[in-house]
Amino acid sequence: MMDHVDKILAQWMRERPDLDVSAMGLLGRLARLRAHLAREIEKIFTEHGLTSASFDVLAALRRSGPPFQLSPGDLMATTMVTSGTMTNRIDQLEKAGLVERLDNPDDRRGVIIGLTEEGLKRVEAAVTDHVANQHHLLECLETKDRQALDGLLRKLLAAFE
Amino acid sequence: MMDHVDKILAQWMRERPDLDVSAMGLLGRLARLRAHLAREIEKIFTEHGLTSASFDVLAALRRSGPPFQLSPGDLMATTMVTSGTMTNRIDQLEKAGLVERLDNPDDRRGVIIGLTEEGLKRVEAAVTDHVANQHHLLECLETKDRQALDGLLRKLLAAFE
DNA sequence: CCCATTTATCTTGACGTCAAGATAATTTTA
DNA sequence: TAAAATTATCTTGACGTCAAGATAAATGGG
Repeated sequence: MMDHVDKILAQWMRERPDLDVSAMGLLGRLARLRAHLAREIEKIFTEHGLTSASFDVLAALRRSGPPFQLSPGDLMATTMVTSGTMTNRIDQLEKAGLVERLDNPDDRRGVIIGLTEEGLKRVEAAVTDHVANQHHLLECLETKDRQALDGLLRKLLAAFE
Repeated sequence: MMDHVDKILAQWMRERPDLDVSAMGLLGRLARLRAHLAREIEKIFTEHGLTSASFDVLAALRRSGPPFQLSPGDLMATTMVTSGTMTNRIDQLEKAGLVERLDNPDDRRGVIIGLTEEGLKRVEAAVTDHVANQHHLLECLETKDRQALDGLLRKLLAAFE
């Protein structure tokens, strides 16, 4: 069965037969798949008045456990974004009343970001729906395939982190 | 071996043992991997004065074959972006002298985007380096693993397009 | 043949991200 | 302990993207 990426590869093979496009096929499918998945995942967050970006921050705080507090630096590390992006995300979440900036007693350069009561409620509801949606998105793969795919992704990811 | 995603899952299992996080693991690895790969890929384009966005457009034109012309609508379909985004990309590429807007003789609503001579030279050089880089990025996977991964991605992608 | 609908592209305004640099506090070095 | 280097966060300005709507041309039903 020929998919969209196969058509792209066929074009390249016709136009540039000197290129070995096998890697392009894999990486192209990974990129397209990610785009589709990201859009589907975003829908659930929208239902909770969140975005993937804001959920990432709230989720990192929630899963860190009580008292649901982390520094901006900690949050940057887990979310793979720059400091400017994290400042902006925190600003938005603070405006929305979902997190608060607290003084860091140990280091006056830094602050501590904490979930508010409303932020906690919001992320609890969102993560429950999000996890259910994630299973839905993968249900076209049998258990064995899912495990194999996860294993291969892990292997490849290990080369980068 | 425990990777970054495993640590996230372990946190969720501790905090929310009611959630089945197996799908989150796979999707999290996919997302992080994509982010790492996108950054590495971008580096090569930067060397050629391009971005992933501009390369996508030039590459679509190049692989369509002579005379290297497509409509904005065709380009939107292959690149998965909205019309506003495509207009902007074409504007930038036109300013850079890499593509040109030509009248569409069959439909006066539309235009035809064509590679300029400089655009063709640029994309030829970029794609050669890009393909080599793609192989480099996957070289930590043996052939068999690469094929297996590609097959699983294809299967999952089929559910979305 | 004409009007309503659809199609192709562009415009606008808002948002999220990043890179680079600024600021202020901590840590290290001499 | 004072100066230098490092660290944590925020600021700024530019860019790419999107959703929604505008414009203009093609198409189809009456």
